Amino acid sequence: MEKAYTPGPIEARWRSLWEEHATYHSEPDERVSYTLVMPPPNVTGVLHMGHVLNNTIQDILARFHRMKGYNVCWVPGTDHASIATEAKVVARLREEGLDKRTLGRETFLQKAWEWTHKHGGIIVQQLKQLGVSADWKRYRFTLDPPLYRAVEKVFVELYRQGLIYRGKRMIHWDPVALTALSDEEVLYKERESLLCYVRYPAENGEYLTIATVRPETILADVAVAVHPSDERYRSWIGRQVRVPLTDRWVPVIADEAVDPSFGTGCLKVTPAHDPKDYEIGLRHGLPIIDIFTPEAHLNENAGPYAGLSREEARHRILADLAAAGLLAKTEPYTHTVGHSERTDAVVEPRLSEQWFVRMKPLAELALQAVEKGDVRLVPDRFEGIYRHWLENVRDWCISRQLWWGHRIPAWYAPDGQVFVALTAEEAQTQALQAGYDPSSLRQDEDVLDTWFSSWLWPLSVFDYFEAPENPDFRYYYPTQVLVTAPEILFFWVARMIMAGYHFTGKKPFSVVYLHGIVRDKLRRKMSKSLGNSPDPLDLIARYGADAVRIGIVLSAPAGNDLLFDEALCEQGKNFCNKVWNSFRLLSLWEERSTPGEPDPFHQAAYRWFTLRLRELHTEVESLLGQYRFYEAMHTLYRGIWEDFCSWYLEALKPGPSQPLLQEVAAQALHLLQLLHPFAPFLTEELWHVRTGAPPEKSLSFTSLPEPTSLSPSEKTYLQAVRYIQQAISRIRGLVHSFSLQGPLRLHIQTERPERFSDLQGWLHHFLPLEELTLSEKPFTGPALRVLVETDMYFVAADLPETAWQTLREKLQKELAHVESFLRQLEAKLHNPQFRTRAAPEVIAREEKKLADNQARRTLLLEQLEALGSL
RNA sequence: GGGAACUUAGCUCAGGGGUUGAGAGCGUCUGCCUUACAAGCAGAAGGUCGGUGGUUCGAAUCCACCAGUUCCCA
Repeated sequence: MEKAYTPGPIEARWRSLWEEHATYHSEPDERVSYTLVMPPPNVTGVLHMGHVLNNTIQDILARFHRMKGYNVCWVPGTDHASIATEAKVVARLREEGLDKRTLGRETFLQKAWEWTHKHGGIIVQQLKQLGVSADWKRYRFTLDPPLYRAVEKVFVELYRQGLIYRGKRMIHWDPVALTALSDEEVLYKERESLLCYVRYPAENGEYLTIATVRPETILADVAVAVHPSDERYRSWIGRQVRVPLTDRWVPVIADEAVDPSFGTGCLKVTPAHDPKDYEIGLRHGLPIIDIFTPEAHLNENAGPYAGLSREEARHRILADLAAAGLLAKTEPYTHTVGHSERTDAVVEPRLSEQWFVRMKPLAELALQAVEKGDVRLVPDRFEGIYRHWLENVRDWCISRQLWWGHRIPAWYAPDGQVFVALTAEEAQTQALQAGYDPSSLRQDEDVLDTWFSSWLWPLSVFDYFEAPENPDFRYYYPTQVLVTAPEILFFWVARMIMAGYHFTGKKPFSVVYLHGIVRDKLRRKMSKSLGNSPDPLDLIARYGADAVRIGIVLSAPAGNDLLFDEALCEQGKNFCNKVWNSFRLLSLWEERSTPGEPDPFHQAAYRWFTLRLRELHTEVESLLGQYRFYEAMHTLYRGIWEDFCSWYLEALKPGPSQPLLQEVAAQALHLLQLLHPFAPFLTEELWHVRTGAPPEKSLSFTSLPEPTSLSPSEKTYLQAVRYIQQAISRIRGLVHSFSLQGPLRLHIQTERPERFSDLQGWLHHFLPLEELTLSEKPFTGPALRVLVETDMYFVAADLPETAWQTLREKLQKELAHVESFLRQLEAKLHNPQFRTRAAPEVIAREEKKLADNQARRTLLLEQLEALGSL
């Protein structure tokens, strides 16, 4: 074995072996299934730290459950990411001087597929670098024919059930991508803006002043509204005012929706460009004047301002208002403005004909699933957020004015009559029956929201819509755990739950584990523009995939956002090297060992580590069961580094030409199993090196038995060894700080000397002792001392007076601390209220503390007395 | 504007829903190339558990308010 662990070649070898043998492919069998569906990354995306976190967690679950005997199936895939991919392709074409519209749909889609084939699959290769044990034979893409058909079938079915409808509504419009967006695709950001107070003239030289942040929409005003109970404006209701910069006179109306405390209490009503105003317009039968083009430039309704952008128009109009004496004042104003999630353009509320999913009936199912506990959110604080969203859910706008995606299976007759069907032929038949000329039908040009395919993911990857009773679906569905980020709880998770219950009557998964967002160590979100996002492949190349996995897990305490620091990869790498070297040590021992009976102390150490290993195993399984990945990794880290390496392997030294304790090898393999979910490459390699198992037999499929919990006496024994180890550490500390020379004379003052018969070996092994005595009496003579629990360890020492003086002061301080603590305990125990009200076991514990500390005080006093005589 | 959290060592965080004397990793400092590992070994220092009140025999832990930070939704 190499002196240092070199992850590069070893990981490469296992990657190709796992691939070659399709190691992680699953087929239904008699075992219980454990299914995960991978949140599909964008097909043309590249791996970022969020993917690393997300997939590492899933891989830990997958590998752990394989060892627990489940038939684990982890389905990977990619998403066509309609708007994101189309935007990239459009930008790419623009560089070539080409325009989407002039190319036409067919050619554009051809270009988009070329792009997808060129860049698609990069992320899949990157995931393999990370060591994810997905079932690559089951890889799916959301535009694969079966998944495409699933989307069409679902659309038609929901339409027939009345859950999908077409309607003219106020939607969020992305003026860059030129498409409608769902509510969830809009991000609100704070912006510094101007609140403009504009005068609307009335007759007699009077005017109403209105505060607005969007003066450019004045041209689309059709009314001014005030609150019906607002005394200031009561007399205005029913009068007319002139829209500034125009000749239009509009009514002053009263509506409850007006907030009298905002601005002047008067609201300009612009039904075409504000959702609230649209509602007011409907209530009052107001006309609608749309002044924007799809690109959010002003159109012919804006008269002289036509052709200007929103921003240009705003400046011009403000200037013109000021010139006309109609601008009372402006003041700085901070408010939130909706931006497109994908293009970052400021979205424009727009009245438009779109397809919607009726959410209320579906939301009801999804709400119940979580309330009843059929689907559990981890951490559970997300349940409140989830409930709030579902209770206030609005209909889902699913049509997008894009070409890359699932084309809406709806056909229109020239008069606008719609026929929804799976195929053009079916639509034509329907049209014929309805008395239309079938040849006049035209298919809807739009595609569906990406999430309209994603919400079917746990169903469609198992071909549920192709064949609902197929064996894969029956075996693998429902899945167990969905691992994802809270930011897509509404986009995706809630909708998958809806789809699962609506179409199959069953939940799509039992647990949703929501992990945080990866930030840098300064708590900033990772982004390309900040340049603070490390390239995972670069990290893997420099530290190894296992180290990166350990690094990301170690930066992720449950639930919260995690601060990623590359130093953690370094820590992971060092840990891998430590493990590697511990196995290397075993090999060296085996080479040099001679046959025979192992040392009795080795036997004692073995008994100890057997218990410690059982305890460690129990802890790790319990933590994984609670989805506490950081704690599980951390526990293993310390268990392996400190207990296994620093205490156990050191206890078994010196190895050369001594009989070797054979059982240590089996214990080391047990540790490999526990570590395997976190560091698959390293552990796979070491497992095969030690066991000689053939390459196609992955450690992943070895059986990890149920850990057995420790009996009280076993726990006591572990604790006793911990005390001995603590004593050893502290004596080493004395040796270090007082520069003690040569072999030590150690005396232990204890009330239970018999307890040490099995433990003395530790002291002899780890300390250079020339003499060890045990007694209930203190050591007489100059000595340094260490107090552990209630045993005093004396280390004989010949030191200058200054050193003793330092020691006296330390002892005095400790004595003062013990005495103050004793006073607290005594006060508590003498308090009749405490004695009557506290639980008996609490009283007993406090009494034990009292006794322990009284003993400590005695020991300290004796020691001080001895020092005083020096 | 509505909602959810968070505040414990220099940094990142455990813990606790009433009772074990303040924990971990990293970082820092000290001494060591001890023949598995310097990607290492052995030690050490470091905190009135955000503030104020309340409930209680007892509060870092429960409650209220305050201050600060973050996130989600409109």
